[in-house]
Amino acid sequence: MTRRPTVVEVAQLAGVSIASVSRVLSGKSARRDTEDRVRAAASELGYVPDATGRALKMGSTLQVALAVDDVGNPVYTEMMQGVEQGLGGTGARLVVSSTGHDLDDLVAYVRGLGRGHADALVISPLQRSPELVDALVHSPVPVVVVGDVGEGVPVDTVRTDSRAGVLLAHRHLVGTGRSRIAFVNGPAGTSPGRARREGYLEACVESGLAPEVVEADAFTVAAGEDAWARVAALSGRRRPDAVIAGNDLLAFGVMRGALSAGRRLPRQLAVVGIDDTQFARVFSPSLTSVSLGARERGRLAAELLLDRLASPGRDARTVRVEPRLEVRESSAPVVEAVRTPGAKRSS
Amino acid sequence: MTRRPTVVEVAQLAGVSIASVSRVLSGKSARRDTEDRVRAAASELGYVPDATGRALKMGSTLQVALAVDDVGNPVYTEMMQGVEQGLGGTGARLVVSSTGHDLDDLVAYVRGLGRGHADALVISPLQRSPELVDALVHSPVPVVVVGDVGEGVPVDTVRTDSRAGVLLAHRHLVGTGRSRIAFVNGPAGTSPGRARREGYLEACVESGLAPEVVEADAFTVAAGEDAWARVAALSGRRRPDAVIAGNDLLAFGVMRGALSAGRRLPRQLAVVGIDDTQFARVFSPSLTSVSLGARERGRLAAELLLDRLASPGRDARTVRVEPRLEVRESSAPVVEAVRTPGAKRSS
DNA sequence: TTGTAGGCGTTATCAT
DNA sequence: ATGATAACGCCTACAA
Repeated sequence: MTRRPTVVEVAQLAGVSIASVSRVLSGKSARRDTEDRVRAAASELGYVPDATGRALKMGSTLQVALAVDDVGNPVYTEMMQGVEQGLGGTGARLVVSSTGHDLDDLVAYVRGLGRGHADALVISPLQRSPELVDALVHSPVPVVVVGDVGEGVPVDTVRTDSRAGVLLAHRHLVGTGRSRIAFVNGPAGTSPGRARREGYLEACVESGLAPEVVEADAFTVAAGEDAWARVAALSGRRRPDAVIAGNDLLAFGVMRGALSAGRRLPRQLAVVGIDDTQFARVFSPSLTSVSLGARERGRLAAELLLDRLASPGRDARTVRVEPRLEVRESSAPVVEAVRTPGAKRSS
Repeated sequence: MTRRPTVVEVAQLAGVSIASVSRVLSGKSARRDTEDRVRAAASELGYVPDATGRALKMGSTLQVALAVDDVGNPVYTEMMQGVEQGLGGTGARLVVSSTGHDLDDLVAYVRGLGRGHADALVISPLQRSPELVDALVHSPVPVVVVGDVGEGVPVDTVRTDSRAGVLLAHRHLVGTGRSRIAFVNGPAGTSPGRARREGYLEACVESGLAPEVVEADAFTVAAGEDAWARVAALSGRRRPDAVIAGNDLLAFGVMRGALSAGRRLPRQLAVVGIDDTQFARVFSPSLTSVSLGARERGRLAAELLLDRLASPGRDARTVRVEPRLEVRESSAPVVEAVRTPGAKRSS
């Protein structure tokens, strides 16, 4: 809680001008003698250049803003770690906003970014509106969108294909003997919600299975648990023997609900999540999940950003991360029970 | 990516002086006419005051730095949410640093905070050194420590009593019939590691049970899984029938390891975690855990901070959050199966 | 090599 | 009520 010294005081103590102080401290050449005295004075006073003054002069804050929907979702902390990693040694600080679900707030946030507290923005919006897209395109600072901002919008983007991700999951389940595969989607009003729904419906057509979609009202564990109740209530002769969930949190909720209801996992019910968050492998049974490379997308976003800052004029670019299915215990193949000799038996 | 307008341009367009612009926009009284023209000009140009310019003038950045060990640990994202909540409507932004384990880096970070990119610092260090304490005490900005910074150090602090937390856990396990309770601690070189170890040893004295400590080399799931192997290798006639873990991540690792090894949870092994992170209730079996009120501690830290900013001169203050045991499935009581009337048998 | 001086965008003081 | 101007702390032409 001590007041901080400025260049002026360092200069006085060293007996030189403030220009010399600044020069020495930013590594420009100076006479040996001056350099020594400046360094001595600076370290005696504990001088550290003020970030604000420098930012004002240089027009850059050394800060990157990161806006995600919900920091409580591990997929976003993983993305955040990716961004940090991608920013690497640039010394940039990360200003994190958990923007929540309100689209207007998000737009206001992006506009307010004009306030210049960050040199750039990495944003991963769950929803988009024309206003948001407009705000992103006209942002005063470079923007990288992780997610879906629409085709042809001139903004750097890191995309993945969660539609294809759901296809992977569905094929895997069909291939391992599941025949009634329900889909617990997140809110259909979100971009991932729409894309994943599409993938599911496409997979149903491909496989000839009847689509059964339950829509959760958020991408959370609680919403997943709630959705499970509706899956369990689906009518029909046979119960659903598999669930694809819109993300890992929903999948955890479904598993929790199913286990509480006495279902055997994975024997009676297979579950597949999306995002492959760090807890997927830890859960019991461990959760088969479609990795969308959150950490890698974060890293790529940071790289795109650094590249953009280096060449502001270049055209917008889109990089893609392919979904990858991580098979674990929660989707173990159906084993056929033996009745007659020659067949296999379930344990 | 458009350049941002400044007060000067707004003033020109409105036909007034920059002083009037600033006045109107900060809500001071002005002639109706001037006010209208300024507002019109500002909104036409899409003017938003520059955060850096304002920060330089006002000497405050409207930013709060948050330094935690590992954002990948849900306990810290919960703390972060608490800080956000406690900051409430102040409009302060959160600059997050995942400082990692290196103590020197942490000290450098606190010193570097002198660079003035934040008005205050909330820090939750895993370890402390004299250098760190010194840096915190002499920090140029107000500091709130969430955790243990030592007695009598003049820094605002939010504490909890994880020693007592472990006692709660141990008594609970003893009370529900467990008789060989091992402790999987995090690194003993950390403050929580030391405090929790102490609590465990104290509980062993209290209960008369022999202490058995396995030290994991980090507070992570992987380290917990690894530690499980060492618990399983403990010699003795009976196996350990309970494990207290240094935090939830370690507990998850232990559960994972134990389940993979074929142990029945909670029948053959009870597990209790610490932190009560959001996934504790989701895991299967759900994890009994000692809540240390991470979110509340974050909120309290923010409040302490706001209070300190309001009255910089006041004495350092310490607020406490009491640990609370959340009993769940992973520590279900030992059930005694009946063989012969009156006799007991463990199942 | 060094010092002087101007300006980044803002707010606030002090005249008017 | 309003306008001119100084100042916040820094960097960097430009001049010496």
